[in-house]
Amino acid sequence: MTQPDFATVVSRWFQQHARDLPWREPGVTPWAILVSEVMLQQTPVVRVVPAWQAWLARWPDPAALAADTPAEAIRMWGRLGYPRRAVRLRECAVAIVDRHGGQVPDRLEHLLALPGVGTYTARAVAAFAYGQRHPVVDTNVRRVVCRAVAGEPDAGPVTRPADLVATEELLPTEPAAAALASAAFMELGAVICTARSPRCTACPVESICAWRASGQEAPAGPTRRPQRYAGTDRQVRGLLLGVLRDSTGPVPHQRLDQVWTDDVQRARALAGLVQDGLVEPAGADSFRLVGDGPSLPTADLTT
DNA sequence: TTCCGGATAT
DNA sequence: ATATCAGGAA
Repeated sequence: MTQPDFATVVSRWFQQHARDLPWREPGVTPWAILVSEVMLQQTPVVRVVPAWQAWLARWPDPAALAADTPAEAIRMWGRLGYPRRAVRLRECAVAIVDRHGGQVPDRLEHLLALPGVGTYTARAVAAFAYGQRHPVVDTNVRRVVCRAVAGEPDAGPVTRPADLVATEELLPTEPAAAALASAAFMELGAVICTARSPRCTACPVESICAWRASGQEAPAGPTRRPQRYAGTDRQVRGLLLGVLRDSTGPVPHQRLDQVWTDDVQRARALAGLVQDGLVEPAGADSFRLVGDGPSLPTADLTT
């Protein structure tokens, strides 16, 4: 609490300029907030909004998702990217039903133990769904705190323990105020203190920003190593999964062979999808999304 | 550390 | 063309 003014100023700005995002509306359940946080992992807000609404219309609580198949979760995920999130989110729903009676847990320790829930997401749910006081540090908050407080040109690619400490010291004592401040920090990084073209003239803390005071206006280079896509296994995985997603039930491997000419890379990509729990063999010559149809009874293997 | 999607803005 | 985007897991 070395700089309570910082959180106060940003929170006040947030209350006047916050984007009207659906998961911020009153009455949104912890489950809906958890779904939003998982979808928002490495995915821009504008792409998440429609997917979030459709997902919750179909599975309004963890039990509903847990009762459906991984295949349907993968289909509903659509083209959000990183489809393993869809499988993990369903596994998360199963764990919530099994361990917590179908209610999203409110303890950090229990949240962290859920599939697909890491340091950021656990703290985000604890703060935004349950109003607890935790530093919630995503890429936006890292950048904001690094710039405005430390005066450094930019943050690193991952959240370090020091980032949590630095952010925690900015939070108000009152839990509700701390949760509000966390949302405000994220919003500031997303809308004003952006990675490439920060809008410092519109920033509510311009006058107390260490980064501005040091005269560093130009953003630094990439904070994350460049991720190529064209020609990588990831592109091939996406193509394969696209065919399976748009089909019903098993797909003959001949159809999958058409998405990529390199046999070795295509086979490696398909094996990866199987390894990751997204795809499974169906009979001798076909593959399908996991759980997309009746599974073969193990007893039949004796015939 | 590396891998894991895919749309969008610059 | 490429950096970015409310990260997580092996």
